[in-house]
Order: sequence, then C-alpha cells, then structure tokens
Amino acid sequence: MSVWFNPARELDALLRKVAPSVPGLDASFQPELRPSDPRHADFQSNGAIAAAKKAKANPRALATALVDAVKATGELDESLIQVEVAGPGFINFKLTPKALGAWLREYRDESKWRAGASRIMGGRKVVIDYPSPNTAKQMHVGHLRPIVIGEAVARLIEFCGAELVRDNHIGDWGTNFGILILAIKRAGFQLDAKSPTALEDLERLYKEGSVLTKADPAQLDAARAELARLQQGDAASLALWTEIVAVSNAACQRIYDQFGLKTDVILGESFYRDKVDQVYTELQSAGLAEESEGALVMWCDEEPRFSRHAETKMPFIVRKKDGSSNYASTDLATLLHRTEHFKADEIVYVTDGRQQDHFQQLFLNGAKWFRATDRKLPRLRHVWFGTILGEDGKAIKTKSGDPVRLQELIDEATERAFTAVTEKNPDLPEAERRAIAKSIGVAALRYVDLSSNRTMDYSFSWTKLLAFEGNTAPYLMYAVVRVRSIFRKNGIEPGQGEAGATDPETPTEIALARKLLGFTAALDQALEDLRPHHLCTYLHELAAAYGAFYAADSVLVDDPAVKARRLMLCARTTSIMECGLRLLGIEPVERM
RNA sequence: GUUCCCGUAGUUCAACGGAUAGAACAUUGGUUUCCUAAACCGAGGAUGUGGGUUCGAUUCCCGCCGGGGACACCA
Repeated sequence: MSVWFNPARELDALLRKVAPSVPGLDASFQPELRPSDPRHADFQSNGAIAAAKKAKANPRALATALVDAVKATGELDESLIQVEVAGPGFINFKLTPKALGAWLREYRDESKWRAGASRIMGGRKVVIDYPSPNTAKQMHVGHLRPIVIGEAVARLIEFCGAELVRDNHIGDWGTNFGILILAIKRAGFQLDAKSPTALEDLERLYKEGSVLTKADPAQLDAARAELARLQQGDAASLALWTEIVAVSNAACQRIYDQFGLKTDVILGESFYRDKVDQVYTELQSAGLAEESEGALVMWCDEEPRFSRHAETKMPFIVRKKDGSSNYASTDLATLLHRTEHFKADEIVYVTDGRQQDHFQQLFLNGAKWFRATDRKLPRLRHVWFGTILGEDGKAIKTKSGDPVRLQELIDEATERAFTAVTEKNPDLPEAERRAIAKSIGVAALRYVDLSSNRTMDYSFSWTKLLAFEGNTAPYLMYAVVRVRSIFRKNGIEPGQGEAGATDPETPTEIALARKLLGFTAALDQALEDLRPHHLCTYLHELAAAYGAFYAADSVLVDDPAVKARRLMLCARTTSIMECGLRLLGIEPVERM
C-alpha cells in the first residue's frame, strides 16, 4: 500500500465504497470524516450515528459492521491505521508511529505536497478579483484586508492546482471621478503627476468635492455631469483622468511591493467602457432589464429581497438615468469578459462585507443573463470580510476623520521589529537587521488580519497590530529560525542527515508528527470556504508542537537513529512552516 | 421600517451538528552551566436571553435584548 497523502480523504472514500455492502446502509452514506480531538484519535467518522437513526438500527452495532466491512477489504493496513468504535457510534482512526514515520519519509518537500493538494483544484481556471481599490485615495488601514486576504486566498488556490489569473479590478470609472474632476476644476488645480504630494492633493480635493456634493444636490448633479462627460469621451476629461489614474496606481504599487503582491492584470472599470452597451442590449432583448424611474434595472422576483414587490425596493441598477454606467454595468461586463476571454471556471471576488447584497444580485442576475444567452456560468464566489472599526465602532473610512495610513502602520511595525531584532542580535550588520525587521513588521501586520475569521469585524488597535508575542507571525517565524539554527550548527541543510531515521517515539515526537500530517486537513479546511485563518490556526499549533518537542527532545544527540529521526522532524517542520507562511504571504527569515 | 452579518474567559479570537468548548494576551506559579528564553511547563477564568428540533446544540429554527452593515442610480 502506498502512503496516503491525505488519510482523511482516503478513509472517507473507503467508507463510502463499503457502505452498500453493510445492511442498513447504501450508496448515499455520508461518513462525515473529520480530524478528531487528538485525545481520542486522528480522524473520526460520525456518519454511522445518523445513518443508524435513519435505518432504525443500533448505532454502535452499525458502526461495528461498517468497521468489519472496511477490514474485510484488506485495504486498511492495521499496522498503520488502528480503528475502533467509541462513544455513541463514532469510528475512530488512529495513525500508528509507523504510519507517521512512513508519511514523513514519503512527503518530504513542497513538490510532494503540491502534487497531493492539486487534486483539490487541479485543471480549473480561476480568476480572482483583488485588491481592487478605488482610485485617487491614499491607502489607509482599511485597505490592509483586501490586499492581505486576497493574496492569501490567491496563493491557496494556486497551491491547490488551479490556473490562476489575478485581476486588479480598480474603481476608476465611477462617480467618485465626477466628484474629483469637479473639485479640481473648481479649485483651478493643476495636477502634476511628478509632484510628491500629487496623491495627497487629489485626496484633499476629493474630500472637498465629497463634502460639497453631499451638502448640495445641485453640486452632486454637476459631479454626475462631469462623470457623464468623461464616459462620453470628452478629451480634456480623459486627459485629466489618465493622469489621476497614473498617480494613483503608482502610489498603490508602492504599497503592493511591500506586501509582495503582484497582480497579473489591471482591468479596472474603465476597461469595460466600450463593453457595457452589449450588456444593455442583451439584457433588454432577453427581457431581463427594464426601465424604471429613467434607469435600466433588473429585478429578481424569485428572491424576495430583490423582488419588484419587496417592501424596500432594491433593484439592480444596470444603467443610470443619465445613461452612464455604474458598478453593476461594469461588473456584468466583467463577468462576461472573464468567462469568454479568460475561460474562467470560477471567479472569486474579494471585497468587504458591505457589498454582499450587490454580489448576490450580480450572481443571480448574471445567472439569468447567461442562461438566456446560452452561456455557461462560472462558479461565482464572494469572499467577503468584515470591517476594521474605528474607536467609535464605525468603519474606518477616508471620508470621515483621518484613519491611519497604511504606510504609517508598516513603518511603525518595521521600526518596532527593528528595535527587537537589534536587542536580540546586536552583532548582525544593520542592513540585515533592517531587512529582517521589514519582514517581521509586515508579517505581523498581515498575520493579525489573517488569523481571525475574515467575516468578523475588528477594531483597530496599534497594540494588536504590532504585537509580536502569542499567536503572531513573529512566533511562527521564530519557530522556523530555531529549526534552521539547528541545521546551521550541524553544517547541513534541512532534508540531509535523515538516513536511518526511525519512526517517532517520544510523546513530543509523536505529537509533532501528527501535527505535521495535519497540514493536509488544514489545507482542505482553508480551501473549503476560502478562509485563511484555518491555516493560521494550524501553523500556530504546529509551531507550539515544535516548541514542546524542542524543549523536551534534544536533536543533536549521539544515537544516530534518534538524531536522524529528529532531524527529519525538524526538516519537515521547517518546510511545512515555510510553505504555510508563504501561502499566507509571509516570507520566513533565517535568523531573528 | 425591510433585510443581512455578528454576540463565546477580564481582553482578542477558535470550534465543518459530536466526546471534558480550544488558544493567545493579561493575571499567577515554575523552568536556562545544553540545538536562538521572541521559548517551554503548570494554575484560575467563558457560550447575551427565553423557547424549540436532536441520541447530542456555541453551531440549526423561532422570539427578545445588544452591536454593526445594506436599502434608486457611490463602489
């Protein structure tokens, strides 16, 4: 028997296979296989309990029959996986030290894990939409989330075998431009793209315009007129727009560089300016869109919230009454382009949770449109995240008050990390300390954002974002540093010195080995609904298991077999930690 | 008002209907002639509220209380 990369999946398949041969079960049997509390087992199957209820059978007896059927296949090597029925009818599977040792020897590096994980999304073409900022604003702390979550989700998808296109769908064609152009004209401002304060100037002007249009409906109409002029191709407006976008993109890129973010294409809303007419035409001829209060809208009568009969009307406005496009128009055009041009099997949108209604409408209406025009709809997923709240419990916004600038946050985190690095490693050259500090500082920031469930809101706090202890990136990075230090001391690289490695033996070795195998389950879980925090939780547990092992079991011992197996455990720990950290967008360091 | 999301130790967060609700910070007791103590080992401390479904509920359903978001041409 070859060594299973993902025992949970294999056991699940095995249980499904034998179920029809067990009296009371059939092919619809759901094993409900999942990682177990390590006090009980490595994996447990709970499906027999529910199935027994359906079949009016004794759950323990059914579970036992299932176990017997599994054993009868001869596909389960009991020297590797022990199985027993427990509690009300759980089937517990426990990996033996022999199985742990075999796995560690077989799945020794990233290429092996990639190959194993590629069964999840291999052969699929995915377009991911992130970080998609609005143009002409400085990035503030609120922009941390789409960058960091989007990047982690993208890397996870790619790791699991999908062919990925990262599309930065910037907001460069909306009413905010009307407001900005209006404000620029009013102020008689001359935009100089080379000026170091160009972006600050734009932001200030936007704020002025924003205040103005809020206070005065006539000014809002003027702003809309500016946008309409731009969308109609007015040369002067276009020239100004081009410069604004250039200034904005350059500023964003400086931030992206520091987060290691590289998108493949930047196809903002403006890219679709000549593609929205097709959308209007198709929707109208299919009878899916209609005029309402001068605008072109879509209703979803099958979904009460978006029905024309709803108490509070929420139409999907596809074209504004002045004829210009909006978010909905460009998103529909974008959907079509990604389907036809990129041949997407799946599209992932990474935005904040306030846009949930919009995406539900987009997905529903997009499905109708594609059905009417006989197109195949890709799988559409909205990966949304909660808001970073200010002290008032409200979202941190550029419009109100002055939220912390993202660059300021990066600089502060880097500075604090530099102090810590200098304290710990005063002998390292300053350039190296600076580089290490930058890695740690940025890693700490992104880890805070990734380590909690993305759908939760959280309050901005300097303390939290700059914490270096506990479940933080520096803790994980430190685990890597300690492993690597062992190899450095020994004059070898991870992966060397493993010949003759025996199976894990001490409690801490076994606990570490089991945790290493848990990588596959963590990937499954993180991929399931694209929630990177599952990977964070796993890496933290792995680092903690390594910490316990490190304290209890010396690696550099005389007994060659013991030394070899501990070096193997160290090598796998550092490789999986580094691989996992990179999936989160964090680049590990050699020393800190 | 309609609707969506959320409510778990002092704090910040986990828990895909499963076994004794798991961590981190903070509090507190301990560990270093030995591979980086940014570490390790231990202690105390929690499911807003009232019902329901279930063998089993933090998880699903209903009511209430509390916080946040969206709701006609912003994205």
